[in-house]
Amino acid sequence: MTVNFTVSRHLIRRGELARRSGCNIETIRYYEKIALLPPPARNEGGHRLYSKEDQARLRFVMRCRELGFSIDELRSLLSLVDSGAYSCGEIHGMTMNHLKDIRQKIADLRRLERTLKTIAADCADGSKPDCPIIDALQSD
Amino acid sequence: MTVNFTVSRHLIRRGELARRSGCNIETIRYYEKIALLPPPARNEGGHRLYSKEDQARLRFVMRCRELGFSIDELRSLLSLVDSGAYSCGEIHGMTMNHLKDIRQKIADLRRLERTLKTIAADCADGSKPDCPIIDALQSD
DNA sequence: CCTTGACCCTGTAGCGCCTACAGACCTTAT
DNA sequence: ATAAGGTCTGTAGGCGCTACAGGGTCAAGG
Repeated sequence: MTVNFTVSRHLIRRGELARRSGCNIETIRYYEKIALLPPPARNEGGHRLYSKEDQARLRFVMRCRELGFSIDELRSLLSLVDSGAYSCGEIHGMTMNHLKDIRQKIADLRRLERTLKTIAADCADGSKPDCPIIDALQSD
Repeated sequence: MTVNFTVSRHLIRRGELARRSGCNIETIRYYEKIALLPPPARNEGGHRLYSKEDQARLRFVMRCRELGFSIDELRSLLSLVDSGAYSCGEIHGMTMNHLKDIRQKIADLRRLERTLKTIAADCADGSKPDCPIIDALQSD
């Protein structure tokens, strides 16, 4: 009786990983290429086999991306985690830094919102001869 | 006595346009290529010559980009303006649409901000054994 | 055993929105 | 006349993926 280790050790292939994670199948290969994911095991035929840890790693990567971390920020986070000797403070610092960026983006968008609202309001009241939006956009 | 029409009619070259507008010189050529800007006049030697209208057009394009309009949205705005027969209502509608997108983005970023704040707060109080950010990022 | 169909492999090209380069030509000042 | 700087063109690179093409592998059915 032979035992299928690939099954008994819960190794899955790329398509299955894509399905389970919701990550595009090509993106998984891309993340491996840019070294966000380690090269996984392979079977005899050269097919990638992903372990539970690989799956957790991909989840981590995807989560960080969803949270708006750039690839570079993510790389830093990962290198801290991979070093094993990360301190909670370092991680916290990076997170707070990222939070600062996000708050900046929110502030920028709100300024934008106000500007658009203002020029649109001019337009809506219909009192102007030419379209005030066009005029507003022409001036610097 | 000869009159230099290129000077008397205020035509400027690409470098000067870049300097005055703050737009990258290569970007100006790119905008022409994707037809956001019309092909400008040329002098004998083939150098581009930009008129006052060209300068206003670039200002319009840059302003829209700053305000977060996508190239496609901008193209629609421009085709309305170029048709000559744009109605203020159409422009207003597109602006309001864009405003909606921006508000959506703001909402998304705020959710993100809350999430990050929450997982960072766990970390800051130092009461946890492992880094809670890492843990939080691992779980889906 | 062989075939079929689904999966996976690799390399490469495309997207949007620029930005930067190389190698040639033009313009302007000295 | 020459040098320095601006401009011309086409093309390639960057990000973060995504999507092919042309092949090899795997699992199930006949």
